[in-house]
Amino acid sequence: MIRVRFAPSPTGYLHVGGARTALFNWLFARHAGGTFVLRIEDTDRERSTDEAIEQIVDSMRWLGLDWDEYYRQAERHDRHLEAAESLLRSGAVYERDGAWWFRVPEAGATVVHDELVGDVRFDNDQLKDFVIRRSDGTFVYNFVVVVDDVDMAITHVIRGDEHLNNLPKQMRIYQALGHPMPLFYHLPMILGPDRGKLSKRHGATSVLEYRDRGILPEALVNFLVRLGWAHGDEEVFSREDLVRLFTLEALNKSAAVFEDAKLLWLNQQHMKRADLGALLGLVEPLVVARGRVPEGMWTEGGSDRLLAGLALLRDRARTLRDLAAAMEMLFPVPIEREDEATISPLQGRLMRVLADEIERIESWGAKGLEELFRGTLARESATLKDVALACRIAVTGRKAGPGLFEILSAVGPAVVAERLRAYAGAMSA
RNA sequence: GUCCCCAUCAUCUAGUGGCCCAGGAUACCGGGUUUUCAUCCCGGCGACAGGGGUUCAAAUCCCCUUGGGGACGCCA
Repeated sequence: MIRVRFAPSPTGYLHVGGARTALFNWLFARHAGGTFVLRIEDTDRERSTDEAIEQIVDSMRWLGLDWDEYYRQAERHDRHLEAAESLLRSGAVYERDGAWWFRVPEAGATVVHDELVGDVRFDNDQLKDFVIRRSDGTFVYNFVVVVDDVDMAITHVIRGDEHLNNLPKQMRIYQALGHPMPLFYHLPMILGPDRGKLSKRHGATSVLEYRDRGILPEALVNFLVRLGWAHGDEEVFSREDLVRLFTLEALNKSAAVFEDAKLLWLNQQHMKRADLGALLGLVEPLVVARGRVPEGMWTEGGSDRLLAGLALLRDRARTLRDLAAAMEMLFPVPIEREDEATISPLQGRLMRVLADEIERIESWGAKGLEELFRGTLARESATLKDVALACRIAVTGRKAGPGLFEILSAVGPAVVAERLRAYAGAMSA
């Protein structure tokens, strides 16, 4: 039975590097039908906070990484003490200055095995004796991580590269405790665009910031999994695809640079593939949060019309936030105008005539609208080119967007007529 | 400084000795589709860090150099 764990220390938010580690563990567990454990490593009482735990949990939930078991390391103190005492009795550990020290022989070497890297040799003179229990009675990471992994019957430890140097110490503890070791996979780091440590000066590093920017969790998951994992030439994966295809053998062992360009592209791909109804549910709070569209108006909006508008607008957005901004045009409210146009007297007259015709139209729809426009303009000896851009800007506030008749159809006759008249009046030269 | 890890286009990567004068994706540039924009389609640009070996044959194996990253706590 496969058992893996993600063991963050709650000293800050969950960053994208940690999220990828969690993701690989989760995917491996779900692929193999194993168990995924979330273990909060809060033995550093000074730096651990409840807010951080909450943020980590929120981040994991948002990403859709559900866990089967949950532990707080600080609550396992008795068990750690028990294990440490056994080592004290066996002589593997001794006390000095109130702290408990683990004994490491000065000669020879410790060879550890990583499934990705292979055998790695450390000379013992590098290791030296180390503390497992502080003089205040609390235990140190390198010790509790081993005791917990043993107790929780962890079979595969998938964690960040920075822990590879800890493995020889941990291996000696496993041996002193008399337990076989799990398999280890040390993941290469995620770097910033300057190939240095990924940090805030490169942009967002927190998972929740990506949520707030309007990134879909499945897009972030897709992006993160590709940092160190690939499946042939495929790029876009659903969560189900990943669970089905993920294997540890396909893991890469070199560090990857985190650049958002591809994340934005993946976000668009996932928005294009999303269920329209579900996507509508996701943008609703974002539209309301912008302040122009009151909450009640959303439900009266007519969901078919909104779905039609959403279908047109989503291909033109890279984030949920962009999409929410565009969705405003579908409601009878003053819209944000990104582009303006001056309206000639001829255009103004044509727009008013069109507005009148639109209020009288019998069958509303893109097709009917096109006939109406072409018919009306022909009678006025004008062409679509004369008014298309002006009408687009009047109704949508933008000079670029979906097909004119499609988007007008989604906005609805009353609002279209009103915006046409208002804009023709306001912007007349 | 010592120890450890890593090294294919700007970026993510495919590639596990011959199928590779290296394939895909993003970004960028051009073209097509579109009244516009986006999507979509087509094309272009662009890499095996360097040097030695091993081999009939090396991006793939070995060594060195260089470069990048990480660890050296009574932090995790």
